Amino acid sequence: MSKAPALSPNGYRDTWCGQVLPERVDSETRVAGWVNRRRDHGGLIFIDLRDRTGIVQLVFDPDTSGDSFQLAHELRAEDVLSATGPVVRRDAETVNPELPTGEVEIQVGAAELLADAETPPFQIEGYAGEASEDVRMRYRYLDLRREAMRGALELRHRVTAAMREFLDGEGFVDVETPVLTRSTPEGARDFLVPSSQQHGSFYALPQSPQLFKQMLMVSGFERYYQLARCFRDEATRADRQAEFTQLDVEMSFVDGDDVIAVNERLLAHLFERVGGPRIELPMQRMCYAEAMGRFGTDRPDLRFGLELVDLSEALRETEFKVFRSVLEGGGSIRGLNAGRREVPRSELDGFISRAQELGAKGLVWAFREGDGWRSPTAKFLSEAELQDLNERLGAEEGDLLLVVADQRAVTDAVLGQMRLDLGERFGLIDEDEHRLVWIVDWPLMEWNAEEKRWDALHHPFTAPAGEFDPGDPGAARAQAYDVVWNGQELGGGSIRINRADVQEQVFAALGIDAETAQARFGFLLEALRYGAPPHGGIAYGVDRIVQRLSGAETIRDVIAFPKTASGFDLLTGAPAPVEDLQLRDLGIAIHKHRLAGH
RNA sequence: GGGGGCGUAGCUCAGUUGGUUAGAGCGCCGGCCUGUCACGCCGGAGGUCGCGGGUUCGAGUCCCGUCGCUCCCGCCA
Repeated sequence: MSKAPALSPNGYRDTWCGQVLPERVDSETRVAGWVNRRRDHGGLIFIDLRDRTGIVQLVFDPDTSGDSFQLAHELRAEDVLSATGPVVRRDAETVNPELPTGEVEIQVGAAELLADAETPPFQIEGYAGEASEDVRMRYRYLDLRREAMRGALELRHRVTAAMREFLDGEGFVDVETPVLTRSTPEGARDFLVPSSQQHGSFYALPQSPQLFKQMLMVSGFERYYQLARCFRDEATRADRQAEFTQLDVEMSFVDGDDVIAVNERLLAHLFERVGGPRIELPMQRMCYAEAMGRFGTDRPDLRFGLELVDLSEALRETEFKVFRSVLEGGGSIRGLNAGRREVPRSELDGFISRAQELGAKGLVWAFREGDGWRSPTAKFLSEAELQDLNERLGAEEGDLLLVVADQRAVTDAVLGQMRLDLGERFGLIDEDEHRLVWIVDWPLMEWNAEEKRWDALHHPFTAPAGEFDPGDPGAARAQAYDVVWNGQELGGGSIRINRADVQEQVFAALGIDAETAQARFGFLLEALRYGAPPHGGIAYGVDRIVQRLSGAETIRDVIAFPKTASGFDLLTGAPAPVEDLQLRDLGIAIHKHRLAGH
C-alpha cells in the first residue's frame, strides 16, 4: 500500500479512503472514489469505496442516510462517488482484519454521485481472476485502477525520483536531447519520421542519446543525465519494448573506475530508497573472459553453480568422429555438471531440442555410472577419456552431464542458456539472494564471420584501453563496463573516444570508410576536434530495473501504456492508416494496389 | 523472418470419437433480504464458437488459409 501524499481539504474529500483509521472516529469525514463493490441487504447497504490509497466501507442506513439510501441502492461498480458522514468504530464481530481500514466505517449521511460508470469489461479488484492481457491493454485505463498496476507505476516513480535525487545531489544536470534526430543505419532498425519540409528526407527516433551526450561533454556540462525515451524498431519480448526508457549518464575528466564508483553509489542509493537489496561497496568485478569461460555469457547469474567446463583437452586424441571434426575445425567441446538428477528420457530429449533451438547441432547427455557413463554416447569414447571427462566435470555417481561440441560462440550460447534453464528447472536459484557484478575488460571488437568484418562489442565510440593498433583490432581491449544483477544487464557503459584521430582509426577498423564516417558522424568528429575532455558514462534500462524490483513477469506490467508483441497499441489502435492528404503533404505516394494485395 | 501455445457468453474457462437445443463460475438485469465484506436466496437475459474457405449427411471439434494475443529463436552496435 502506498503512502498517501499530504492533501489539504477540498470540495470532494477530507481525506483518502485508505486513511480512514480509528483516530478519525466521531469526526465528520468526506471521502471520494470509485465503487469497488456493493453489498445490498435491502434494509442496509454496504459500499466499498476505493481510491488510490485503498478501500473504506461506507454504510447506508435508511434511518441516517436520508435520500442517499436510494442512491446507494442504484450504485454500480466503478461509479464515482463522494460520501460524507461520521467515522464510526465497528462492533468487534464486524471488524474486517483483511482491510487496513477494517476497524472503522463511515456512517453515510449524504452522498453525491459524481459520475456513473458503464459495467466494466472485467472486475477491477477481487477474486475473479485476472483478465487476459489483451483485454487489459484494450481497457488499460481500467487495468491501471488495479492495485498491482498502481503499485508498479508508483514504484517506477520512486525509482526515477531516487535516481534524480542522487544525481541532482552529485551535481549532474538534466538536459533534454532531441527525439527527432538523424538515422544511423548501424544497430537496430530506426523508426523514421518523414519531413514535410524536405520530401524524401526523414528524421529518426533516437535509439539512445549517445552522440548528443558526448557533445554535451564537449560543451562543458561535465556531468549530465537524462531519463531518455529511446526507440528501436525491432520485435518485442517479455523484457523488451520498441519504446523504452533509459537513465542516461555522462561525465567528463573521468576514467572507468570513477564512473563505476559513482554508479555503485547511485545503485546503493536507489536500492536503499525503494527497498531493493542491500549492496556492499565496492561491488564485485569480473572480467569478460572469465564470465564467458565460467558461465558462457557476459551477464552471468552468480546465484548458483553449474559452471561451464572446457573438455577439449580431454578429447584431443578422441576417435569419436563428431568431437574430432569439431576440434579439427577450431571448435571447442564444453560441458556442465547439472548434479545428481532424476530426469526421464522424455525430458532429456527436450534438452536436446532446446540445445538445437539455441543453435547446437546436438547435445550429449550422460549420467556418471562407475568410472564411465550411462549415455548413448559412451560407446564412442574410451575408458580413459570418460574418466578424464568425469574428473574435469567433477562428476559423482549419478550426476547428469551435458556436453556440446561446436564453435566456442555456439557452445557458450547453448550451455550458458541451458545452465539458466536447469537452474530454474531444478530450483537452484534462491530468490532472496542478490548478486551484482561489474563485467569489465571487454574486447573492443569481435569478428563477425558471417559479414567478414569487425563489429564493436559495445558501440563504435567506446575508447580502447591504451594505444589502439589498427593492425590488430582483435587484440584491443575496451574501457567498458556492464553492471549485471542476477543475470540481467541493468546498464552498460564505457569511456568514450575523445580524440578525432582515434575515432577515425576505430571507424576504419570497423569497416566504415572515411567518406561514410564523415557523412554519418562528421558532426561528432568535428566536435571532437574542438577540445573534447576525457569522458564516459553509462545507460540503464529503467523499465527492466523496475520490472525486476517489482517482480513483474513482463516489462509491460511496469509500463503504463505498453504495446503488444507485434507493436500494436490496443488502446488507441496505433499504428493506424492516415489520410491520403497527410501523405501528400509528406510527399509519400501511396500504392493502393499494393495495399489491396495484402 | 522461423517455431511452439492460445482464441467458445462481458470476464475466466469446460466442451468426449465429428452427432439432438453449446455449458459452468463470476459479472449483468429483475425480485427478496438490517451487519455484510468473494454477502445470501429466487428468477432471467446474454453466443458470428476470431474471420474466410474446404471435407462431411452433419464441424466448436478435422483440413487449408488468414487475423489477433503470447512465449521462444533470429534480431536487438
